Amino acid sequence: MPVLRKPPTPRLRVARAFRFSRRMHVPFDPAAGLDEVLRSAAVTAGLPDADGFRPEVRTADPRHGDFQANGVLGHAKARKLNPRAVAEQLIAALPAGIRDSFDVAIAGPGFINFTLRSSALQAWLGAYSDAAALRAGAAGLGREHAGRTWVVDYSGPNTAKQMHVGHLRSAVIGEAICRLLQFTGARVIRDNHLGDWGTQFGKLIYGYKRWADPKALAEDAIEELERLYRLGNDATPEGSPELDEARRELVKLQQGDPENVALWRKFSEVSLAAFQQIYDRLGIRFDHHLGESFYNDKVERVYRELSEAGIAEDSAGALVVFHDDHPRFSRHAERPNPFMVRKADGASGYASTDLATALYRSEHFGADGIVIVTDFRQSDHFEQLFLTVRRWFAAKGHRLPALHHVSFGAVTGEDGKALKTRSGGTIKLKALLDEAEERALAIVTEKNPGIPEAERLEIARIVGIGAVQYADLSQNRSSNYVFSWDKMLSLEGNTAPYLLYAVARIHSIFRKAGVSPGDAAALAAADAPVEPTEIALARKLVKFPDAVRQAVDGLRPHYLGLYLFELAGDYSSFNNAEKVLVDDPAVRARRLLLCARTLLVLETGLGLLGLRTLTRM
RNA sequence: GCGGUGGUAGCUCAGGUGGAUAGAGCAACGGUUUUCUAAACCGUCGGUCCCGGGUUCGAGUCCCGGCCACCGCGCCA
Repeated sequence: MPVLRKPPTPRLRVARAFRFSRRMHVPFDPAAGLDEVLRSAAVTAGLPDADGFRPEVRTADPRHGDFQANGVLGHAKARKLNPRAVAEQLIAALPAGIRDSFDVAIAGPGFINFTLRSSALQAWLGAYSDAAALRAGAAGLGREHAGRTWVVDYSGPNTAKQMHVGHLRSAVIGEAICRLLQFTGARVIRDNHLGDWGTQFGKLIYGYKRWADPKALAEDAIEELERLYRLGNDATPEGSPELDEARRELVKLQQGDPENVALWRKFSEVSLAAFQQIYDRLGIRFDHHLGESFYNDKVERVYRELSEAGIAEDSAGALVVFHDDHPRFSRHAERPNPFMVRKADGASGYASTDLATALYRSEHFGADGIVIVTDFRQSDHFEQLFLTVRRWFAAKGHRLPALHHVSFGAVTGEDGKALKTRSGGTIKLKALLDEAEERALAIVTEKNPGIPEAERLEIARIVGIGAVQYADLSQNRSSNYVFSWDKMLSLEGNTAPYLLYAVARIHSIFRKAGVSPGDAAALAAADAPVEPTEIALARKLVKFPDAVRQAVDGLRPHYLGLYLFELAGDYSSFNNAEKVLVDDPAVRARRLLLCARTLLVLETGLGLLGLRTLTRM
């Protein structure tokens, strides 16, 4: 950050800029009161069945206005009234104050359009002037998050293995969801549900005890553990005495044999250290790493309670749950697909630890909501899990949190098939992030060779990692996504570099002006937006709450990404059409204010998606 | 077989509880810089919203039937 020279500023003007916010509360979402106002107007106007009138206020296409009420059409048609006439009556009954904020018009067959007046835009810009104000405004946005506890379960790699490209989406989407929930006022607990227990440890211990190489372990522990697992796996074919030996190692581990437990602990520790290196690059820090092993001693209670409640039953020696009121999970289904709580050999599995995990999160964390971020192939499993949890918790009087499976599609190569290295191997996440930074560095160096190398490296880190994160977050998580270096690192289109570039350009203006973007005094002389691109930009800025609400309600970060892309586009148009640092102090302050708020919203929004931003690129 | 997800411009994708003339980006073509980062901006071209019915003032969106792709479906996680 360059040292900013602060010019002398006339103090008298400070109060003027915030005259709107001082006088009245400016709602964070400008549409907040419209629904209520329209429903009262329906009563005042004596509309037939006014109590049943639903205004259906929503964000409008900017060509029509900022918000529109669609409800008049349906209400009028159902009662054989003329929609336009009804709209006229409604508008006439609106309180006078509404026109201080909005221009109101009837359009088309009976839509009521509300367009924010320039003064109302200015009031919002005055009221939401820093990150704290945005955060305060956002608390309670969306449905029922404020003050509630949400456990978010994401990433969840298997220990003793490297993270690969398949682990990317859960980590990136999960972190964005955490930040969005927090921003809207929730208390978020980040829980990394590690795959740290299971039959693979028998084979790994078998391999470790025979072939472990201390030097390789010191250099790259995970790499070595993967090698030892492969050796162990190859040495223990089905039916061999070696496999029996590996199984004995597993039993010893499960029975608490000190040597094997110590080994297993070591595997977990080195794995976690390696994972954290990835998480650091992605800006992720978990509150807990409660993996499958943690629930080892908690599954007995699950068996007991489910059996007592008559929910689980014996089937071919296994303990299973059917949901007969559900066509697919009923015992009467053509191909019955029970939820396997305990296997016939008595071992616990995925289902039982997940059930124990749900109970722990409810009892220990007091979770009001649980979000589990895994790929779409596990949808059936989680549907069964949630069905089972609901019946179980109801029967036993456990407190039931809201349960969400946040699923996502596969990452594919440009050929539409699973992403692989050129030789057909799995792409390691570390290698992928390295390549992102290398590619970003090459681009920065080409575009801006004048920047010192240390700074170029930092820029490459932010742009490269951000590109990978944003490529994922900019798209609806439900669909598969095509991994393309060229697209994600392009400066054109809905990409991280495009957004980060807009941020960098705004910083550049403030550097040139010798003013800090947070310098309220410097922006005090600003009056309301005038030029078309100024107004368009301001109108987009006040839609930030709408974007956050959409993203958090749907647990779909791409709504926020899309908004930020459009905001950056409106900013670029403004930036291209109007010069900011003009001589006229009023115009200059007006445009600097727009720059400052665009910067604030872009930086806040990108931060919510888990991206870091920069001041120069 | 049952189920999930998807099918929207040449390509990659948005489209809220049904709402106005279905939108972006890329690609293609043309234009904009003595001016705060041209890594930008502006414009043009581009549509059987997979197909067929239905519901209604109004359907890309809801319902029914079908087609295609990927995926899941008892002891892996």
